[in-house]
Amino acid sequence: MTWKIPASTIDRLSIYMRALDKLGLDGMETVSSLQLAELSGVNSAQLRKDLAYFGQFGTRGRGYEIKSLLQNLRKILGVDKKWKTVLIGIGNLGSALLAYPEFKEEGFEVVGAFDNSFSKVGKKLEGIKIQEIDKVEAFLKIEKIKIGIITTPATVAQEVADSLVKGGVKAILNFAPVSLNVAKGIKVKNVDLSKELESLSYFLTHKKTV
Amino acid sequence: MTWKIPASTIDRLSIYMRALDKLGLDGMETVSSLQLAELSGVNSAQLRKDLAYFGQFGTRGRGYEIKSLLQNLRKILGVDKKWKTVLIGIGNLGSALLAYPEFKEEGFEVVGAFDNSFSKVGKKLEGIKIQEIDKVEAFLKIEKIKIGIITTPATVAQEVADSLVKGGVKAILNFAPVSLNVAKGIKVKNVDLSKELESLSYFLTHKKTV
DNA sequence: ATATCCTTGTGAAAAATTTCACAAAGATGA
DNA sequence: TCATCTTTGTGAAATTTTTCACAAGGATAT
Repeated sequence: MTWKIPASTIDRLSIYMRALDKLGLDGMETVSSLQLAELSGVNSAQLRKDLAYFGQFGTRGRGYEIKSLLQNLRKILGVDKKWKTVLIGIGNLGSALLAYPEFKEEGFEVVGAFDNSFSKVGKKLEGIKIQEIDKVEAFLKIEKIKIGIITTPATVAQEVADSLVKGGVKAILNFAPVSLNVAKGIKVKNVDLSKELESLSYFLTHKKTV
Repeated sequence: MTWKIPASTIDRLSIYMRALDKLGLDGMETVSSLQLAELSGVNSAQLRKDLAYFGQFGTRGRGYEIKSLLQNLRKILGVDKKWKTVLIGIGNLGSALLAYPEFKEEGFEVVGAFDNSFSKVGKKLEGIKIQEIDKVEAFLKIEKIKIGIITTPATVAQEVADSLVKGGVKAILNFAPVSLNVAKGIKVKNVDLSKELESLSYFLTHKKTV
């Protein structure tokens, strides 16, 4: 279990969790790799291979026990514990993420909110007081926070990232449409909403009109 | 130019555009594949190969003319023209996307907003009146809209997707954490915000403590 | 002109990822 | 207990994607 695991595998583990959640709610107890793969939109061999990176979770002739596989996946992804996060940039998107229930459900809690606008600092949102951005570094150190979420304009995203890293953050979820430069050992995940629409636009533009 | 182009290439084209935008603002006129790749966080051979799928855009010994490469990329991605979209599910995230300036800047305009809550229907947001969800199909047909954005809870996302497809939508940006089932020829892009945090959690959990 | 320098565009090699296909493990029923 | 059926886990093959490495094109300076 010491070799390199593809990022795409990790991405798919989350997708399997969503499908398992649903199956659990439907009252099912076990599921085969074929069913689960179908629900997740992947090849069943791939599903089995993805799981095989981490151990053996199934029973031949029967499939996977849904509850236990879910627990295992949660543990693998590290979402069996709580993560405290901070959110920088309380615009429309930032405010929406503060209120995004799925984060809390998955164990991610935003405990600090920061913005550089006078009109916002001091106000409360979702029970969290918005603080000045130059307070973030100290806050991160005191709270020992490892995850930061950036929802600022692109122009300031790099300096915000620098502050987060100085404060001890090891992983950044970046919604600003820039690629951030960070020290080795810091993980950045970019979510570029326009990019997603652009790829749809590409698809629509180049699709042969059947 | 009729072979299959990797989805990852398309994704990177958007990233190159962001970098080129910035370089343009900085007043630069040309850029080498090495510089642009560095800014975009990719290998320069990969950048050249990505572009090579679509033609020859550079000048040997000099590099790429920024403005013209940008225009070319916009054309390739189909964002040289305007796209009308609808947005279904006007919760926190949906409202934020309605107000997301980058969409409009990139040529994507939300022209219809839909929700199934009595308290929201009829209200105006960002100059757009929120309509009942059962009006969406007719609206799509009249306006000839090809792109739909789903920001509903997961439980209703599939039936919303079905309505969109019935209304003639060919591409869906789905923020609900479910994998949607759609007819062949319809493109779905999933954005699962929790998934992104989960992959960061995985990274933090399995990183060897240096 | 000519020589030198820079940088693209691209075959070929390498690496990574996905899919195939089946032996092995266990379930189920007679 | 034995035969049959189901489904996992996994080597091997196939495919896809990335990276290397360099010939060729064009700029620039003398």
